[in-house]
Amino acid sequence: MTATSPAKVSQPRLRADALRNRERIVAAAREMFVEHGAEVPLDEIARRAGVGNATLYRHFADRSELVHHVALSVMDRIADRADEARAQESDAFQALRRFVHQAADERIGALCPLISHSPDRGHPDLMAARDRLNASIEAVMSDARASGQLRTDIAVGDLMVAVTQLTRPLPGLGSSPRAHDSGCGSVCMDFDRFVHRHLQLFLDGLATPARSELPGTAATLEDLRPTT
Amino acid sequence: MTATSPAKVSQPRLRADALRNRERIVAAAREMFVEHGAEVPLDEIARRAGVGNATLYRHFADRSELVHHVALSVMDRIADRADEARAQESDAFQALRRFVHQAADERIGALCPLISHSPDRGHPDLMAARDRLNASIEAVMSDARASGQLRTDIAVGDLMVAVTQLTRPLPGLGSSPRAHDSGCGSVCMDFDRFVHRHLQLFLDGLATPARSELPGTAATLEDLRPTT
Amino acid sequence: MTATSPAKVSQPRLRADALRNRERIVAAAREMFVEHGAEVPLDEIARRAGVGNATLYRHFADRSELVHHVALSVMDRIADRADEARAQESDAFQALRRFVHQAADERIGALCPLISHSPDRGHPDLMAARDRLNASIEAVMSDARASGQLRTDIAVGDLMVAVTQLTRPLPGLGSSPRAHDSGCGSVCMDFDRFVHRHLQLFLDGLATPARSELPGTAATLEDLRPTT
Amino acid sequence: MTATSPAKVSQPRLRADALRNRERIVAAAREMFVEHGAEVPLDEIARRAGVGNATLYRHFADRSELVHHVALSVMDRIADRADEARAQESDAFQALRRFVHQAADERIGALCPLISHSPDRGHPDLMAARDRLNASIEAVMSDARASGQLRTDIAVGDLMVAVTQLTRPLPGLGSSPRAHDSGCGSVCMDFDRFVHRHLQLFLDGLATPARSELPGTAATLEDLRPTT
DNA sequence: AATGAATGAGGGTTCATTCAT
DNA sequence: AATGAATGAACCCTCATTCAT
Repeated sequence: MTATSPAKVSQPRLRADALRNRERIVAAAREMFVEHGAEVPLDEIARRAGVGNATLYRHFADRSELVHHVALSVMDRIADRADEARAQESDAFQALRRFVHQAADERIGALCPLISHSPDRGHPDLMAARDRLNASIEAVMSDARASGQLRTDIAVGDLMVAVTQLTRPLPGLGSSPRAHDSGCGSVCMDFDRFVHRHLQLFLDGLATPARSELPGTAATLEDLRPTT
Repeated sequence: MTATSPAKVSQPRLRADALRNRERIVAAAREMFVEHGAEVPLDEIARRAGVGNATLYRHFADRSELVHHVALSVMDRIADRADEARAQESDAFQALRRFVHQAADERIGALCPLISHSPDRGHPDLMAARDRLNASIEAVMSDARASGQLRTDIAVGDLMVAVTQLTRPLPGLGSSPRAHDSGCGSVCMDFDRFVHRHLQLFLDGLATPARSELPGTAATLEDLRPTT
Repeated sequence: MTATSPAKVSQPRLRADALRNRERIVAAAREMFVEHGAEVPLDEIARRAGVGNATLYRHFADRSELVHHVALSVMDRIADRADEARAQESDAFQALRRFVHQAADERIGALCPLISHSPDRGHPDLMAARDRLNASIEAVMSDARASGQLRTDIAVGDLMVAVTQLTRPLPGLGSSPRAHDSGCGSVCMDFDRFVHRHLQLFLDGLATPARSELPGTAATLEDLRPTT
Repeated sequence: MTATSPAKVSQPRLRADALRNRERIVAAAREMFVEHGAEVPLDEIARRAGVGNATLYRHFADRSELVHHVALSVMDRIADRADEARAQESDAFQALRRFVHQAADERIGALCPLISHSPDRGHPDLMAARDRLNASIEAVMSDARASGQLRTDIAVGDLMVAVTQLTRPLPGLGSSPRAHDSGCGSVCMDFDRFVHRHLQLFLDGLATPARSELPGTAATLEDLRPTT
């Protein structure tokens, strides 16, 4: 079900431990980006991954390359969720609902700064991942549209951007690097509950019959590139 | 209509030119925060305002104090929009729609990092501005609820957080932090049209009859403080 | 008894309030130098004097000029103490003891950084004040030497430098700028008592018969200029 | 004889070059503190040590940490001098004289601003170094007292503070903070000769029989802490 | 391959000094 | 004459990135 292998195939062989390091770095980076924002010092990421900082640089030449790979990883996992939802839910709109809430739990919101920051938009790997993601989500939406439950004036880009925005971490929440304490606990939890409320409301707005006319035009993920 | 005067009165007299500088700094900061995020170098803000960096520090002792005042300014302007919408629209839900779109145009999304970053939450000025904002929005929502067009399971906090998130600038759009050009050009426009689409969809989800049950509980602006 | 007038005569007439400001500034500066060291911000001195910062600059073109005048003031007061001690004590060595302890109470220790920092050593005013001070102290020492109680291998420069050093404020004591509180109280008191102990011991070392041979040669205040 | 090793052992292993850098930084800092006071720009210290500024910060997180280590180093060297003097001089008071003059040559005077500025007074390392220093000096003084040559109304604290004060560098001598030359040339030499004269006089005051009664009470090094 | 260490460029903030009212 | 305001240079410290072991 996971489609991570094709991308990796192009890499030169890695020693087993090197590969493990690489994955620990990406995982650590994803967590740090979600918890502390896209500006976390790379040294902190290396520390969290349990490797020296130079090891991080051996794998990823600079910050944007790391971001690039985290973005790949997140997109892949989200596409997986879309595929799962479509396979496992009988009701088409319910599959859409499930996917959206799960995408939030995959911290899709953290993707936003990643994608935006990346100078490599247009990189083949990213485009491939984006296309796979686009296809997986389009399938879910298509089913829902076909079942007559999803309004027809929106496209994948609309959904992804809105969901990404609604699930972005509020900066300053999450424990700040300096505050070793404390109490973000309940706030974060509350924030998550908040997020799912908002997603639910947004999903309600997607259902038929459409209750308003939308300005602008429906956008696919391709449209999200700068040059459009 | 604007309630800005009382706050200003309490300040010790400022010379005319100093006051003009102060306001130019706040205006420049709001623009820079919106375009480049809450991390923009203060020196850039000073340059944009046309003053030396130390002048900025004379007016605002540190970054958080500047953020604090920008937040006050934005909250006040948004409350003004709410009051206007309520006064000028005959249909209650239409007033809500108008307010939400205008809040987006006031760049309410830029508030998010500002509010979150501020170490002064709980500061009397901020609480006062928040309370005024809360009251103004609550009036709009209350009307809509009374007219039977707004679902009853959401509160001011739900609306504000969702709208804030949906209108947050995508980091890296607009000019990149390093590129001083600022010509965000067509992407921004596109992004703005995107935003209004999403707001429209979200508003559709707020209308009656409710199409789903919401997780969590309705939240007011007060609930958005850490200690709750 | 005070010999301050001659120096001031050369100044152009000052309005009464301007003169009062000038003196308040010098007094504030002396206190701040003693309490917080020679590096205190000039704005703080102006504040303590109850004037605007620019007023300070109208009177003293830059930091070193202020230091210059504080030094004059301190030297004058200390010379006054020497004259008094000589006039009022019958025993010559006792006059020396009295003078040394009173010089400490006049915060002669604060002079050290002042004199050293001043780029104007060699300025006529300073040389005049120094010469007067030298003469007043030499008179006290001369008496003590004549009475056979003071060893003959030391000169004014030895006494002044040693006393200055022994009474210098310990940096970091006194209330630090940030610590608005607090408890330097007893420490400072203790430090003062310390100082008088050390002065006493040093004075004991000055008495006849000499208990050791001194390295180097006796120095007058003139010898303390850089070029010697 | 030196007791520096135990402290070093507790550090995590350092690479040979890193250790060399660390020591060069401490040495450069000691020299700069002595010559230009405790306020010298850290960047200058780094330059003098021949390393980049960030290297200094890698080893010492901030100014006070550097000060802390310089203080440790100086205290240790001075304790060494005390031990040596006691071991090598047959006459007890002569050992005291020798120690005092050598402490001056170790620039003990530079310690004063260091110790005072340190926010870490009470830090275990500093207390340990202080205790060792205290014990070494007490041994010297004890011998002298036992031989009947040292007055009995003074303690270690008296000696250390007085000697520190008498040997403090005159700020502005040596090169001025701005002048990078450093050629303190003849003035310093003169100043050094001065210092040894004063120390000699002070030592004469310490000898028996006591020539005066001292105000205050004898103080140990422990008494020099703020809370006493 | 992996790592600790080194580095320079940049941002935040303070302060001596000058300017405009 | 007196003042509040403005300014730029300097300093402390951080962090992305490169180097040497």
